[in-house]
Amino acid sequence: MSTLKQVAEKAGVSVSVASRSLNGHAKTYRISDATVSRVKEAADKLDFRPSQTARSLRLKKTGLVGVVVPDLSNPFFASISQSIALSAEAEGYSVIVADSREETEHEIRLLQQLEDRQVEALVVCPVGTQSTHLQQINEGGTPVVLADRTFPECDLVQVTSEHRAGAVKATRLLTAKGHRVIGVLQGLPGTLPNDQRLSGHAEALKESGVVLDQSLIRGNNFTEASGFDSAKKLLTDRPDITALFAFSTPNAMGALRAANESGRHVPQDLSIVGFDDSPYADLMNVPLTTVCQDVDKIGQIAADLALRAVGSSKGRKRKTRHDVKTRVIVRNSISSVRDS
Amino acid sequence: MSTLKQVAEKAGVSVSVASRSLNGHAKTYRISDATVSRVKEAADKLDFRPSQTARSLRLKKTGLVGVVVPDLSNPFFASISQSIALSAEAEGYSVIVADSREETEHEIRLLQQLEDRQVEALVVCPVGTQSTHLQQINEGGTPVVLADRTFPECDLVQVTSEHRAGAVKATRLLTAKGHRVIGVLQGLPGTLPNDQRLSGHAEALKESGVVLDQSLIRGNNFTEASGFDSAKKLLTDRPDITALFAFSTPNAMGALRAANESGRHVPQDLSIVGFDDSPYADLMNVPLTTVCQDVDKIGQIAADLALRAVGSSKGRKRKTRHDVKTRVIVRNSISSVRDS
DNA sequence: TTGTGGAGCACAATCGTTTGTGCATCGCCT
DNA sequence: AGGCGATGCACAAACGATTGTGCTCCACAA
Repeated sequence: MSTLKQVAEKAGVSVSVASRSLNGHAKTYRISDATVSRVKEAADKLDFRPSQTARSLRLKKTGLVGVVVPDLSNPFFASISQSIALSAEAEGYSVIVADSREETEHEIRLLQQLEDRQVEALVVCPVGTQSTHLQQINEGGTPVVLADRTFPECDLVQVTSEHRAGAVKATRLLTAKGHRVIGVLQGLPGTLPNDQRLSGHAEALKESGVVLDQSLIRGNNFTEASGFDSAKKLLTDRPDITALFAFSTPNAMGALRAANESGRHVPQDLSIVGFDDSPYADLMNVPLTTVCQDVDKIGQIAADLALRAVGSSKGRKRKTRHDVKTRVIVRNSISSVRDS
Repeated sequence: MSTLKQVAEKAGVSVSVASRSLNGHAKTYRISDATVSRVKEAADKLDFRPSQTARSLRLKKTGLVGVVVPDLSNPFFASISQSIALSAEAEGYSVIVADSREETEHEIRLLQQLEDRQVEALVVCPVGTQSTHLQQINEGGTPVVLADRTFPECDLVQVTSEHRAGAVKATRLLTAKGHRVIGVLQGLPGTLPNDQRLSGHAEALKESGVVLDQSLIRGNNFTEASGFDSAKKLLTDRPDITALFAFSTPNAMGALRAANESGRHVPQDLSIVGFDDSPYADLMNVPLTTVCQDVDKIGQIAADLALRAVGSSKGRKRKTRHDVKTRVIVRNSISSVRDS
C-alpha cells in the first residue's frame, strides 16, 4: 500500500499539495492544474488509496455503522441486516454486524466494542426490556436507532411495524371465521411489539364481543422453544381452543410442532396465524397465514434515520417513531370453526 | 470520550507513562506502583477507553475482518456469517459484513472498500467463477479465505463441504429406490461445489450402471429462479424423469413450485433431494430430503483460518483445503419408483 | 570527591491523513 | 522604484494512540 507521502515525493510536491490535489481542493488552495495532474498521475501509478484508518482519525469520521441483532440466523434479522447493509453501502458506509445471541450482557459488550470503534451510528434490535444502556450511548453522541423491538418509554428514534394494526387484522381474520377461544403465543412481554400486538388482539376481540381471557395468553419469548412449550401446555389446558395467534415465526413453528405432536390437524382442528413472514412459508406443510412485516423497509428506514442522525446535534433528536405498514398474507392455515 | 492525554494530565504524568501503565508495561519501563495506580484511578474516573482508530493507525492492526456473501437474506449465508461473527468476536475482532448481491462487480467494489479499511483478513463466499481479484488481494498481504464457493485452480485457503461425498450419498439414496432417470438442477457451473457435486452424482450413477445423460443436467445458478425454470423445462422435455437432485435449497424450492404447477405430487410422482438444509425444512409441504452442510463448522473454520493467517508471512500459506463433512437428512420427499 | 548504575519518568517520533498559515515569487499599478 | 495583490506552494500542527531513547535524581562504592 502506498502512502500519500510517496505520491507526493513521486510528484515532487509536498504532502499537503498532494492531499488537496486529490481531494478536489485545488482551486480553493490555488494549486496549478499542471501540479494537480502530476499528482493524479503519480497516485494512479502507485495505485494510491488513502488509508481509511488515518482519515478516520483525522476527520473523526469512521464511515462505520454498527448493527446489533439478537440472532443473525433468523431470516427476519438477516433480512433487516441485509437491508441496512445495502442502504449503508450505497452511501459509502460499511456496517459491522454483531450478534447478541439474545443475551443482554453480550449486547452490552458488543455495544461497547462498537462505541470504541467509533461507529457513527447504531441500529439495534435490542434484547430484553431495558434501554438505559442504549440511551446512554445515544446521549454520548452516537445516534442509536431501535429497530423492530422498541420500547414504549424511550426517547430513542425507533422504527418498527404497525403491530397494533397488524394484530387487529389477524385477529379479525379469526373472529370472522367464528373463532372465540383463541390462544396467544406471545413474545417477550414488556417489549413494544409484543404489547402492541396484545393490545390489537384485545381490541379486535372486543369488536366481536369476546372478552379477553388472560389465561389464554402464554409464552415469554420470540423463540421457537417458547412457542412450542406454550402451545403444548395451552392445547392440553384448554382443549376448547380453536385457534392460535403466534407472535413470531419461530413461535408459529413451535406451535406447528406442538400441534403435530398433539395430533391436531391444521387447519381442520386448529387454525394458526403468525407474525413475520419467512422464506418459503408458502411451501410449508401448513402454508402459514401471517401478518407480514416489511423487513426491507424497516431496514432502509433504520439505516436512513441512523445516517441522517450522524452529525446532528448530540442525539438531541426528538423522539420519533416510524411505523411501517403490515399486510396480511392469507394462506391455508385457518378455517372456519366447525359446528359442534 | 476522554483521551489518554486527559488521563495523563489528571494523573499528573506524561502520556507515555499513562499508556504504559494501562497496558501492563509498568515493570518493563520502571514505573512505580504508586504512579500506576494513580493513572488507573484517573482512567476509571474519566471512563477512559482507548480510541480503536488511533491504535489501529499506530499498530497497523484494525481488529476487523471482512465477510462478503452473495445474499445475506439466504439463511445459508446468514448462518455462515453468524458463525464467523461469533468466532471472531470471541477473539476480539469485529466483522464487517458486506452483501455482494450476487454481482461480481459489486463484490469487487466491496472488497476494495474492505481493503481500504485495512481489514486484517477476509472471508469470502465468492460470486462467479473468477478468482484473480481475490488472489491479488491475498498477495497484497490481506489473507483471503474462501468459504462454500471455492475454485478448483486457486491458491487460496478454502473451506467447503465434502460436496462429492455428499452428492454420492444423495444419488445413492435415489438409485437404491430404483430411480434411473434423474434430473439434476445444478448451480453455477465452474464453481467447485457444483462441479464436485456433479462428479459425485456421476460416480454414484456409474455404480448402479447408469450412464450419465448430459441432457438431464440443467440450471446455471444456485437461485430459486434457476431451479424453477430448469425444473419446469425438464419436466416437460423429459416426462420419464422420476427424480430431481437440486444443488441448493433455493433450487429445490424452485423445483417444488415447478412440480406443483405441473401437477406432480412429491414424492409419489416425483422424488426430490436437495443440498443445504434450511430452517423449518422439516415442516415443509414436502419435508425435503437433503444433504446437510455444517454451516456452523464452515464458519468457524473459516474464521479460524482467517485469524490464524493474520500476521503470517504475506499470504505465503500453502494451498490448503478444508472439507467439512456432510450428512444426509432423510425426510419424506423421495419414494420408490412405481412399477409401470 | 567523583564516578557508576539504576529507578522513575518525560520527550519526541511515528502511524497516514487533513488543513490553517506562512513564505516566496511575479506581475501590475502608481 | 516601491507597494500590493495574486499565485503557487511548503511547513507544521493536529487526530490519539504506542514506543525508543534521553534526562534527572539519588544512592552507594571507590
